[in-house]
Amino acid sequence: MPSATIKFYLRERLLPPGRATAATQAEYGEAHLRRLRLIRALIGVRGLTVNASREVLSAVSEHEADIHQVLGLVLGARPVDKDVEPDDGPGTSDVDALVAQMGWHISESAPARRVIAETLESLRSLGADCTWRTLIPYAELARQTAVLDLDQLKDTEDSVERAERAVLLTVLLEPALLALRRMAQEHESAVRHGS
Amino acid sequence: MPSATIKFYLRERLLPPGRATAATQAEYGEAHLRRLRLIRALIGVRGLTVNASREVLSAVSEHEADIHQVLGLVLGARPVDKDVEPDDGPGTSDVDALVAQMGWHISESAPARRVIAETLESLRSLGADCTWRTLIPYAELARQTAVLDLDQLKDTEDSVERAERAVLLTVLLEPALLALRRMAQEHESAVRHGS
DNA sequence: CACGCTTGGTGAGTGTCACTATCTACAGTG
DNA sequence: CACTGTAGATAGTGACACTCACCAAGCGTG
Repeated sequence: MPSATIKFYLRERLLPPGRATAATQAEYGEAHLRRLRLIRALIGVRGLTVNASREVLSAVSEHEADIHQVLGLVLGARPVDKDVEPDDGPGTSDVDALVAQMGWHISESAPARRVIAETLESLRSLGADCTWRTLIPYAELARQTAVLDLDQLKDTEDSVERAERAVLLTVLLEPALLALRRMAQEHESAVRHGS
Repeated sequence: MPSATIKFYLRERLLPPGRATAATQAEYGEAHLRRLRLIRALIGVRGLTVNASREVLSAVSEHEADIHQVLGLVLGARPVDKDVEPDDGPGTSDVDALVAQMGWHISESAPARRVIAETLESLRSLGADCTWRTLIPYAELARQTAVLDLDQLKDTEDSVERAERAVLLTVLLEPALLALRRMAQEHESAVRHGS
């Protein structure tokens, strides 16, 4: 990794400054290396913006103990931060129905709500007869995935490590899950259509 | 949508030109409107680049009949098209093992392979003891999701509509699935850690 | 038929974003 | 006391998705 990039991360406050031993010398430790790798993962593997990454990282640093709180902050981090005011756009009621049907308790301000609503709206405007009921089986699979996710966190003792692992599981695993789905689609499509 | 944007899509060959009735007049039909909404969905809802969207769209247009082929082309479309040569990076063998374990037949050149390998590599470099076995339950859930996906395509007769629907399901549903997972995580986390 | 308004098409510009090249000042080394 | 190398800061780069401005050529109205 070029040093200029590290300087950039320092300037953007993604990476905490090292202990300055002199005017042109600073000391960095193992924590900085781990942080650097985490940053690369958030920005490079997942497509988070610098701002979103900073929020996630500071959430990890400041609320190491409370996983639930860290998760809440992480879950609010969106790769593309459209500065859209929280207007109740179309499709919001569908999301409410879906959430209610699943028996979930989801924060009113969760960005995920808007994503679902937007997707449903897009699908409908394209002529697909897609209601919130269509998503129910998907939501059930998502629930099972989330159970897997949180099970991974159980056997971690250290709070710092646990917070970091929470970030990894929620954020970093996302592209991998989509990749798995695509591979499964390729296989399933091959099975059904011959070839 | 501003007309300049439509002109831009025309120039970028995302939108086919209308039937020119005169030098300064062209006729657009319902198909153009559907195409426009599809473009907005691919670029806006999903984060595809213009180039990736063009490939997806031309795949839909040219191979309307063969869903499997359309799916193959769609599945190859990545939002960020890193111009990485197909070198067998680290972690490739893990992906092979995972694919074999699932009994899948996946093209050697599938970008999804690289995504999985990169994610595993990132997770390991961060200290998570994450092997391909960790992903097996996730892969099983991905398989069930893919079954759902392809079931949605069964009851569509028209080949154009079916190709479009395939695109919608594979590409457009991705952010929604991630959003569902995040909501499920929020719920599950609240249940376990007592909100 | 003249006149203003609109449209298709095109080249150049904008804003954002993740870097990256370069410069200055200075610390440590031989 | 040159020489190497780092910290920190400023400004620039390239990619990307638009967006603006313009021009020639219609179109509709009087």
